Amino acid sequence: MIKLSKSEIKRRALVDATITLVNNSGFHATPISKIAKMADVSPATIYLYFENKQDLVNKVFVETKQAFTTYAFESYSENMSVEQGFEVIWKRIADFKIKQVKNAMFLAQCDNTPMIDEDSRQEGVRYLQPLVDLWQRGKDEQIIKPISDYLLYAYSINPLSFLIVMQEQGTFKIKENHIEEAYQAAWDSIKL
Amino acid sequence: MIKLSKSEIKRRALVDATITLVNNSGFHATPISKIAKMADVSPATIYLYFENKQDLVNKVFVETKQAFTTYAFESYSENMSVEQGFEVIWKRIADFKIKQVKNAMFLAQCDNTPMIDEDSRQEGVRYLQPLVDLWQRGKDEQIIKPISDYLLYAYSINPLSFLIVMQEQGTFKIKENHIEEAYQAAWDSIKL
Amino acid sequence: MIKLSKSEIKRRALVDATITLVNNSGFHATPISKIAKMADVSPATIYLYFENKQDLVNKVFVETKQAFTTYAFESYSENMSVEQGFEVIWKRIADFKIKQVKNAMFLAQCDNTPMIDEDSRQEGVRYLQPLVDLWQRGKDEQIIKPISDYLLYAYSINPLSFLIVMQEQGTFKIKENHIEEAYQAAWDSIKL
Amino acid sequence: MIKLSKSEIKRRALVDATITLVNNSGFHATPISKIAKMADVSPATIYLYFENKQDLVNKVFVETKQAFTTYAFESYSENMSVEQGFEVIWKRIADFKIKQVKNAMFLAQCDNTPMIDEDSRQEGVRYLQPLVDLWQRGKDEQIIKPISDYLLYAYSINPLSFLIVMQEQGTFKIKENHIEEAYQAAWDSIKL
DNA sequence: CATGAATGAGAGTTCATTCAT
DNA sequence: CATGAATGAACTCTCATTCAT
Repeated sequence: MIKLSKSEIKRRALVDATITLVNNSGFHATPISKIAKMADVSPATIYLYFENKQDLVNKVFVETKQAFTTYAFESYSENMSVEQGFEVIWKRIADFKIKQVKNAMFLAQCDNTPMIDEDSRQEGVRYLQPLVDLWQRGKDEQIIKPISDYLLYAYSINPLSFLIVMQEQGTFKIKENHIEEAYQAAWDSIKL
Repeated sequence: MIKLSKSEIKRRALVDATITLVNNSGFHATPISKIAKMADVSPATIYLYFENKQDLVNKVFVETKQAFTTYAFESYSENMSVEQGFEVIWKRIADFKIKQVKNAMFLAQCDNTPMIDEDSRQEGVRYLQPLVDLWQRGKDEQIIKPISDYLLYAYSINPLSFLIVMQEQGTFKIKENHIEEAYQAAWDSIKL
Repeated sequence: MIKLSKSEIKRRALVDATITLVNNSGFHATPISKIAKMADVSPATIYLYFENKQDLVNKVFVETKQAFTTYAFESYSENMSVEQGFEVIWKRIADFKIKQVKNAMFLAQCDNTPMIDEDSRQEGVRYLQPLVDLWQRGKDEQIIKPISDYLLYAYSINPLSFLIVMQEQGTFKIKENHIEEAYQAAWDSIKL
Repeated sequence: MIKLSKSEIKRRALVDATITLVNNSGFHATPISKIAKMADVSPATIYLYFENKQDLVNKVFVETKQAFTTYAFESYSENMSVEQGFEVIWKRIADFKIKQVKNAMFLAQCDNTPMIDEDSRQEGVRYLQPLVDLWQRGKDEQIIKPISDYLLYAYSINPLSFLIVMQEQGTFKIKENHIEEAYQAAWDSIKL
């Protein structure tokens, strides 16, 4: 167990509060004062850790995206077959979104609103490279449809975000069997 | 050609300005005063047409959603086969999203952020009933996978929103062939 | 008697409050909220009349400088002899500084601190042109020393500001005879 | 060469930083944190040397004023004739203002704004006593006009401050001949 | 002596909303 | 119906000062 410095504890509390509150109300409807209160620090303290509100949310986004992709690719190895590799990655992504709903919700909102700076968004995209590489291999081996990565992503990965958002809105409850069904739909949509 | 009353012209200008500005900056970063300026009325006038800012955006959402679904189901008839019906609806939806990007973007943002009241969101969902009915028929006829409508929507319809958002962010350009490829992916993901 | 619009009354109250408070505490030590309170308006109202705090003080400076120079040159005509012209202008300036102490103090502070934008400062300088022209005439006629206008100003005009500041600090009381003595000193310092 | 204690070095760095920064931006626009950074100490350290920000600037003023007057009267002796004595003092003052512009600018700003406490200001004035004594002698000997010391100061000494401020604002460049011309103007304005 | 971290108080500014006209 | 003018409340952010180390 790593011992966190006091500083690091405060920073994490801030990141956590930001995610929670932005999830509930959106970026612009979340005042710095609320974030401070939830993290149990003075508003002024936030400015010791981040340049300003925009910088705060940018950094929270990039760090969360990094944690997400690290998690996603952890069990994956380039030795795996395309199908096996895709399944391993997909299941880890699903796992992350179900177990770390808060983080997943936050990332979804970042992807769909103009609240993150272009630079940070770009950085977030780069972390997905291994998946893009796998797809290329799949196309070469004629296992995956020869279509744009954006289409592959839209159909095989992004739907998970939609399902999580639905679940958080309370209109849909994701159960065990849904995961398998979703995986099938995902794979069916992109396999040749 | 329907002649619009002066009142109706102003109201439409307000709705239009709201969509444009919320698309560009998000709901909370869009001041009433800007909406008023763009619609060429006084801020005070907005309160003659809408109760307050939240009411304005709720109404804009519901009306846009209604226009969207009306468009989506216009060429569809219940006589059609399941596959044909799905294709007709899907293509109209795609058509709407490409031709009325502004409206589509606005709906996407509403779906993915906490900016719309729950009641209005619910109302928006109801308009999709014909599609849900079609899917039920498809399941009965063992043409469509016997899985939750939310999964069917997540995989066959929602990806279009993602692609439009990507296009608006400037990271992806939707071309003619993408539509057909997207339709194939959509259908592959839900067909039995 | 000119009837002022409500708007103009408020604007003048703001200008007045600004001068009073900046005189007492300096620009940066004078919060917008205090200016608003003294002018009996909401802080937000200030932003209907001025772009921001800097714009407010710039405009107050330029307008006050303009009033000052208008007053200074009112009795002067280019027909006058150099000596007579200088005396007329000098006495009007002295008159302004004594009768409109508040405005004079404000101008003095603006001249000696970096609180006014360069552009506005430049504009203020331009209003003094008639005096500069008079000096040129005086140099041509060998009545006034052939030295830089800055020196002429420093010795014949600026000392008045110093005396006013001293008086306001309570260390010196300007009496009738001082004016005449000061005029003599001023004229002695620049006449050939 | 006097060896300065570590303490004294730090104190001087603080005084120096204060002068530089207040010159550039004014007292209230200069944060303690910036002064600390420029002096290469922690903000907290300032409070070991000075009671608070106001005390800091007061002390800097008094010490600078003292240094100024010490310099001014260094070559002067009471044996000198009035005219010679005045010239000696005047030239030293001019010398100080030109060679130690930073200090001179700081003193000028202190004289013209409400940033220094009344007590400290009074103390600053006292240091000028030798000049006042000289003038008294000059009046007795009927060499200098029998007018208030404030007038004498306003016309013979203060204009130098104005010229330095103009130079620092970049609108005027003081050259060698200007000094002699200025001295003439100064003497002409007060001599009988 | 010296400090980095922390903060309460208050700065300038914006904005949804109201109201006299 | 429509408005321009006005504002209270709330926003982001800064800063003089303190205090545990």
